[in-house]
Amino acid sequence: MITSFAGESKHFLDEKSRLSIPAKYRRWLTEEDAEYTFVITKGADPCLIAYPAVEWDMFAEKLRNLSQFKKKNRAFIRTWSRNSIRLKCDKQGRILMPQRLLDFANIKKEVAIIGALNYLELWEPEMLKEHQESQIPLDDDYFEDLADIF
Amino acid sequence: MITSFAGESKHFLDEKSRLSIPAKYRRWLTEEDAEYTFVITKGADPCLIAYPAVEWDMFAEKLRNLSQFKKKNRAFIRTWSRNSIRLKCDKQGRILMPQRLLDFANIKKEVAIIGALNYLELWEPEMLKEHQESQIPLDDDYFEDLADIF
DNA sequence: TATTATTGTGGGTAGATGTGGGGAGAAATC
DNA sequence: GATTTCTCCCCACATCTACCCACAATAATA
Repeated sequence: MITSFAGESKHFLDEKSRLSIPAKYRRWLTEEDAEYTFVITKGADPCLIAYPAVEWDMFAEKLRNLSQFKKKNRAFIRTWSRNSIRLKCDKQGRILMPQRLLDFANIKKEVAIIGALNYLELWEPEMLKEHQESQIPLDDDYFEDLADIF
Repeated sequence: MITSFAGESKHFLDEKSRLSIPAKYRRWLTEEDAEYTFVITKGADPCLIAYPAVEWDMFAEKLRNLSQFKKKNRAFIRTWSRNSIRLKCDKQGRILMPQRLLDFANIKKEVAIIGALNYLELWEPEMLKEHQESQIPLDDDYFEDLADIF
């Protein structure tokens, strides 16, 4: 049973590009994920996504069954996988962030960590603000559709 | 349990055409694949594919079931086999790349290594870029089909 | 408020990793 | 058999990673 991530907090990269993962999020990994491991990937929005490795592995396991004889499958796996990196927290609960990913999300020093159910979002605070402002507001139609599910 | 390959990193062939396989990928072989052995083959896309020897053997096992009486099967098996080479990493974790394969993927010096679940893709970076750009984007239909699986 | 425990931050350093190149022995060629 | 080419071991060394310890900041407890 995975407890859902929730909340938002602000953190800073140190001189060595290490990001400290809040203890409350780390704690949720211990049971299933022996080694405090996340898989970090580029988000569909201009942010980074951190999945508990277990979550990511479950999805990867399914993708593995896609036939490699289909071009589209290969393309999808390639795109999805090349942006994902498996990263382990050090003994102090920090993750060494690759520059390539930081650049994608435009993260310099400040990072907003958002718990979003079964993954974490990592935002450069200014980007997050802009993104939220430029967002088309959720309209009634959206919630009508939601109502079909709930 | 095989951990999935993921991520992308840039490497260079040295003067002796040796390619250093990132330690994180090598490590995933140790358990099952005693000797850091990969089978490298020409990809369906213009890149090289490196399978852990174990994975390749499993695939070969499936091919064995194809009927020899069909001309196309024989052709396929022949092509597949002759393009595959079993290669072991040296003590420093490098693989000596045959020129024939390098030429196929147009690799000169720079190599992008992409972890794609149960195999590695080796790309000449410029080829990769072109290939990704010329790719027909994955459309809604594709994801509709995927949704049937997941 | 004082005390203790937990968490976050900084930085030194040993060991792991990546890269280059010499050279012994194997394999191929003459 | 002699010569050349190739393969792969070894060593060297620069760089990177992740450990460790120290201590500040915060939260939890008495």
